[in-house]
Amino acid sequence: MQVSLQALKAFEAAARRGSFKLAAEELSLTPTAISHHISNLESRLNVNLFHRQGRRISLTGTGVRLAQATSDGFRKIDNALEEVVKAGSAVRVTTTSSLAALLLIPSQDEFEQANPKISLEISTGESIDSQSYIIPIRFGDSSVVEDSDVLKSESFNVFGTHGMTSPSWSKKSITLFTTEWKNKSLPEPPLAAWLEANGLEGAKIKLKKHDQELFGIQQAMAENGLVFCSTTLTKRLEKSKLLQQFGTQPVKSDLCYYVPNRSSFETRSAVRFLEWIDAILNQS
Amino acid sequence: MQVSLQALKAFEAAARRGSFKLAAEELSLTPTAISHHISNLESRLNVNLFHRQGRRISLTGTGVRLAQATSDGFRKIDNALEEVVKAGSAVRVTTTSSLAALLLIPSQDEFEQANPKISLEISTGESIDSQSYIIPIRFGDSSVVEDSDVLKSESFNVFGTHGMTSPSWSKKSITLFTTEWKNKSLPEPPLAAWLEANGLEGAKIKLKKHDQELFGIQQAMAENGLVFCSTTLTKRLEKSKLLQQFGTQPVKSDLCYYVPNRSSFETRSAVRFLEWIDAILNQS
DNA sequence: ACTAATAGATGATTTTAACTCATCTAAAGT
DNA sequence: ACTTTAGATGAGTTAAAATCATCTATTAGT
Repeated sequence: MQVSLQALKAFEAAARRGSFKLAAEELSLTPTAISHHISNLESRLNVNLFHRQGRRISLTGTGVRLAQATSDGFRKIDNALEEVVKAGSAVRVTTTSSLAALLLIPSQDEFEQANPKISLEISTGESIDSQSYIIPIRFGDSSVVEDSDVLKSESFNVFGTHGMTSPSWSKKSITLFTTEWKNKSLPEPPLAAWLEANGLEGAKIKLKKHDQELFGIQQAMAENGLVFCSTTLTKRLEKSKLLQQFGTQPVKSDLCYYVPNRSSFETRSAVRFLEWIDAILNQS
Repeated sequence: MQVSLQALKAFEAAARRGSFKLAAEELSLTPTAISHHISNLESRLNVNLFHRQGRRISLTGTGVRLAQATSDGFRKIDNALEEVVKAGSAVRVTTTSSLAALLLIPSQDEFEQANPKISLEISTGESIDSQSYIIPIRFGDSSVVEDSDVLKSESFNVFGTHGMTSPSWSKKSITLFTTEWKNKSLPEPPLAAWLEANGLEGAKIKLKKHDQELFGIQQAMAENGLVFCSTTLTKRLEKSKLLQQFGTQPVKSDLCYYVPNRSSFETRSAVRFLEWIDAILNQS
């Protein structure tokens, strides 16, 4: 190689800052190092890059041209590096409010403890800019999702606050929170199938619907009520004895959590995260 | 600094060539060095840049993005460097046919001997592309040229081939080659002043005009004739005993050789060349 | 005008990072 | 199965890069 890249980097900084001293500070070096680099560069290229007016320096015409190109070139490289560093040091996940609030956010700290080099960023709602390195965990119809993309197929059951007495389905009318998706193309929660599986076809049930499972779960907890929802969302709340179920059979649904194009997320941190969330969702 | 530029350079080559071995050849390194660089890069950035399929490698998504940016960035820098190297290793000069043929080209070898790192390129006529690093040596009117740009003010005299007998101005009609510039805005050769200075106002002279001094000089040499021309162009020919003058007084003209914007040519090689040509033109 | 302070240049020395060598592994061709 | 090839790994070597000490020229302050 003709000239060293570090010398060019030193030159670029000195040209941009107009001073060896400032360049040295920027690069965490001594001014001497900058001086050596630049005189080395000048003698190798056989051109003067700076005019020396005693303790003041200014770029020569050639220096200006070279500075222009090196600045552009290094900037391009630095920007790309920054992106890569981001991709390597953080996982960005976007998902439904329900999964975020009830599972992802409560587990966030645990993930970061286990993976100190990776920071986990969770967002919900419309992802601002669908950058390639944001992992979307979507909630959708199993039948239209690639098998390999599925994280967890959803089962549904009825839950109530911990410690409440088992509901008497046959005696009186019971209020049950459930969900009606805003997106009508999604399969509905399998309430009919659940009633059948638990021999409760005749129960008097008053349904109260929200458009997100999270709201039903929260309201059930607030009002000591009952909620028909996915077992994934309640797992943590059950464990921490905030919710319980009453010996009823869960039923499978056609709904699932999935990551579109899962295999395209191949950074180390993304792979670690996907393995981790997979384990969390599918632990017994 | 987060990552080393040499590692990035190694990565860029490996990504572009698709092989550590080929990258190593390109950079005159061993494949081991490339391997070290890339694994260093990967662990610093905490991402995988290549998929390893045994002895075959292929870029990851992140690798592709980084390779794109580093390639662009380094290419930009390399191109600029190449320009600078050119500017440092060669001087390009463009000038009149006469000065080129009678002085510059004959002295070219001498310059390159004295400055082994610099190659001298001489061209005449319309410069193809007026790139900033081509030095034009122009022939023009002293009165409209910046003093600091002037290389040599021209004096004129009459010359003939070496060994010919001194012309007898008074006795018979004498043929004299002289020049009529194509560019009418240039001052004419100071023939009248010369005749007066040498007390030859009455001489019978038949003028033959060319539009370049070179042609008159060459024809005078070919035909054992006389030429009225600038002393700069004949200096070499006098020295090598091809031309001589006959004790007449040279006269100053308003013509000069000059380099427009002389101080803007500041590369070492340009400065060396200008010092050298200045010395040649103004040596006693 | 005369210090004092500042920016950079220069040369010798030290430190660090880059490179190679020797060895090993896995895949692909024969 | 054997050979060849590409790359990985770890230890050792080398060369480049950084620093330190010293020096010079310029600018700022009194």
